[in-house]
Amino acid sequence: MLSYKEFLAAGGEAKWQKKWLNTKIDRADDFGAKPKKYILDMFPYPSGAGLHVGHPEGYTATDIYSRYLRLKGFNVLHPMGWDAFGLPAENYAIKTGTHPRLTTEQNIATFKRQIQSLGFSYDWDREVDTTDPKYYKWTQWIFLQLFKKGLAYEATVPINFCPSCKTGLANEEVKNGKCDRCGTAVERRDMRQWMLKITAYADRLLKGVDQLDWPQSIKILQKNWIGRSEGAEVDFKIAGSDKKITVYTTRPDTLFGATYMVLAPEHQLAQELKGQISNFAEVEAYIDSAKNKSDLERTELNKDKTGMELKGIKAINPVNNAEIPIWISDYVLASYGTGAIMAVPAHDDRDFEFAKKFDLPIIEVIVPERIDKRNPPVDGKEKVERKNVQVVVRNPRTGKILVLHSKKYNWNTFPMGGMSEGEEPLAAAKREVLEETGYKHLANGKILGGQVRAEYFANHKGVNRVSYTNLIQFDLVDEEQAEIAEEEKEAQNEILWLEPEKLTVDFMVHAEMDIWLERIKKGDIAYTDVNNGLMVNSEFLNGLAPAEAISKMTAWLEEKGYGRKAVNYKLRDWVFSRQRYWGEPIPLVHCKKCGTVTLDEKDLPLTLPEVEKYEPTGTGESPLATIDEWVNTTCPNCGGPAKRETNTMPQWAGSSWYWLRYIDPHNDTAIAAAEKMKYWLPVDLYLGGAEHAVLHLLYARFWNMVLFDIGVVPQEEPFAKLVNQGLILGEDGEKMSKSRGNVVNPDDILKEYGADTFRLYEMFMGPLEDMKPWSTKNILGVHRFLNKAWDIGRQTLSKEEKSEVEVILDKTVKKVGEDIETMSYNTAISAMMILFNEIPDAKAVSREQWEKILIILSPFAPHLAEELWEKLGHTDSIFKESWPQYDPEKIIDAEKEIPVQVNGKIRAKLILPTDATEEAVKTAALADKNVKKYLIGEPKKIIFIKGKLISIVT
RNA sequence: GCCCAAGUGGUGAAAUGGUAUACACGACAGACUUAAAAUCUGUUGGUCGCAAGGCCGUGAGAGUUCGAGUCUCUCCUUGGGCACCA
Repeated sequence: MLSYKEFLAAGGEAKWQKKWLNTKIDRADDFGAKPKKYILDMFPYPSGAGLHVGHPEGYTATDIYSRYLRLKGFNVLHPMGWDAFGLPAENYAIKTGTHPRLTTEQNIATFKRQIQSLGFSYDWDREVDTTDPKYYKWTQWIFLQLFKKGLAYEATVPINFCPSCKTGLANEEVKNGKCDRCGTAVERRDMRQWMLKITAYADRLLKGVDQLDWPQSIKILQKNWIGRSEGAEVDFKIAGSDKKITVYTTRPDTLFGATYMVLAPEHQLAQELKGQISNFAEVEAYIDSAKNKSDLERTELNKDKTGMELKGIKAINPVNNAEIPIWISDYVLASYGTGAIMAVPAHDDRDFEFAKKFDLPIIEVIVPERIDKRNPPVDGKEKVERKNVQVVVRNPRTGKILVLHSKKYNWNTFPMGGMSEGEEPLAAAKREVLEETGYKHLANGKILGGQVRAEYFANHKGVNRVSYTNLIQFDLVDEEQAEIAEEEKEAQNEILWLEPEKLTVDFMVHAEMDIWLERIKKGDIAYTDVNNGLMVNSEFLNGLAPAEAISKMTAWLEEKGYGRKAVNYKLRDWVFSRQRYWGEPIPLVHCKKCGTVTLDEKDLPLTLPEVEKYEPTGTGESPLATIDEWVNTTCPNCGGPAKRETNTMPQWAGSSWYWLRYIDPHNDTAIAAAEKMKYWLPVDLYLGGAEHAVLHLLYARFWNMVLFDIGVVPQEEPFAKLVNQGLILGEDGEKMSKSRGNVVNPDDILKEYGADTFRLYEMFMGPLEDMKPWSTKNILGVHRFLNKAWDIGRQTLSKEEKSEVEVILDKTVKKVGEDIETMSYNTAISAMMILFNEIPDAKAVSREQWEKILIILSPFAPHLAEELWEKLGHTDSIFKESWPQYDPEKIIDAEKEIPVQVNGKIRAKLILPTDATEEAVKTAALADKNVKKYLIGEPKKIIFIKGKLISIVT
């Protein structure tokens, strides 16, 4: 028999691949009697670069799982296909004039050859290709259903436009203000678009997430993207007008602190009231400049807020009838909520920044609250309120901060004291510093944030104090000190100058210290915490916690007719049209008489016409618009002249339902037969990269829900379980990229080591979900392992049962099976390596044992296992076998090494029977000479865990 | 700024609260060989010790526990996502 190297060189793997393909051994059996499993890979975009080492990582993982499930007696659907519409083929067409269909065909051929050379057990009879008219007929059909349900609509909206790809983009395709595909900064443009009303499904998409067996991080990503928030709408009247401004807020509790309004530049009120706005020319100029700003300028370069007051008009705060100014600013988004806000600078960071810049009033309506843990208030004692200041004195020359250490009370404080009636906080602070420290010259006085309420028991007075404290900051001008005031001497204060990092919550006695630390670090900031504090300056809300105030205020607004409960989502409707050639044509016509009319379903597919130039026009029209004979058609409704819709669908369309087509890929009367979908759905395992967390996975769920609603699919959620494979990095630990030159081509590895080694290596690298670097050196380890397996397989096996192998073999069968179920392939492989390390040669295993070994190895290294299986004289495939059983009794070792801990440290390891009793282990442990050495006196407590350890505490 | 995940030998990485570093790579030493490759055997966290054995050790610090890589809190670092969403 050949050596492993010779087997590989002779194309032994290809031989089996061909055989598996020809015998259709991996065919999924519709309505099969065995229990079904649907194991799905995210299908690839067949790029010109060919397969990347990242692709086979996921494919190998699902392949092992699928092969295992078949051995376990399941009827497995495991298909593969091509997500082949998309920009690269089209951009290549623009450059070279090659038809994208041609490029796509070639790329698919390459991908298919590469994927098949890895020995994956796909049912190739079910291959799909999104660019095949027989496939996109049904993509177009789904679009028509969306249109008929009112979920597809046309709108001229400001969208993200990529000037390089010359097409509009969905929000999901914009990353940091740049095009996700090409990295060009996107522009905002008003364009006629087809939109899909995914927002109508926001709540269901959100609620459905909880039921899914998906990675927690992906679920959170989807939830955040949908971004549901609860709050209230509030109507503000405009003084001297019948117009009003409706705002959305999540913080109706802070309504008494609303000191101005802000409208988005696109808000129509400015236009409606332009007659009353005295500075309208200026306002209009501001609106124009905001319109021309790209998203990048609006967000990333937002260091400074801009805005313009609408002079001559005022809004009326419904809670207190206060007249407040109305501003316009691009920090308010037209596309969220109502496009207008009430600004509460004391309790919102953005409003605070804006108010500081334009010198608008700030009213605090919530005071943070702290209870002194070291000195908590005592029940039944009198409560005495007082106003305090605490003072941070910084020495700007050393950066140090002044702290008083009281020898009498043994605590550290800032200079502090009560404010007298009518005294300003800054003046009080200066006075306290002088009295307590003698420092005379302070400068740059600043109040850091609002008051903080603290409760504590004042021991020396026998009362509960409730203090309202402001933190004041000063710079020390010079060291000149006056005599310390007589009444302060009693505390025996020592003046310390300390590094700021020394001042911690534990070091200082103040209950407010955590808040002070944040303010010292960040300066004057808004208090935005909704979970702590008491309402003040808010009439009927005073004394409530913010959460209570929210419901009370909302009820009040509803009662008075000034507002109502409201819910908002960050999710926007899906911009569904692209101004490109290589996509599904949208099956609609525009008729002067009938408006927008759908094509008849019998006229689908609407195929892509041939075109001379693939270049987008860049004017909001796709290249299809230039083909008159295609564009000009007749209306299916009235028969009169009509024009075809020239936008195409985004790449996400074809991938939003492809898993349904695998179920019945050649059906030309439905996307798939209903009974077949009922049999196969849902997808039991879906595996792919995390980069699709909010794009494909959200769109796919949306389409599936719509198809569910119209009775086409049997389940609301398509993918029961989702697993993300981690990225494979280059050998240098960086992302693989052509420009870095660290890309590994699977073909090279296959040529040198074979498919089984490649599969095994990728699974042995580490946990499937982790990001991990490629290391060509490490391939040798798994290759040696397979070599060893091969060598044993070449030799003559033992004629008799070998009991010493039996125990470890059964352990391995158990471990490998369990690890496959959790997709912990790295440890499954390691378990098999351990097994082989116990087998010096073929004489150590019987035929029966060797067959077991080959079967558990077969999902990982199918070619090698199949070849060695055949060598045993079998004429049928190893993959028709069953997963081996193991005897749970047998895998328990008779003896175990039991560690002995004395006071938590291991002092001895005893070899004892696994089922030794506590008494026996104790006796043995106490007799050990090293244990004796560390036993001082009688053991106080002994913890015994059978078969695990004994721990002695003295 | 907010949300999520992760920090363990020279490297990829193991470890239901119970013997930290399994398995593999690399390195070192040896066997086979004229030699090299391949293969096989042994050693391989740091440190002290002739040895028995001791001490230290899972990003840092605290806590819970007889016992913490694992649980809790604070912090640091890296990666990913979101980012004026009121």
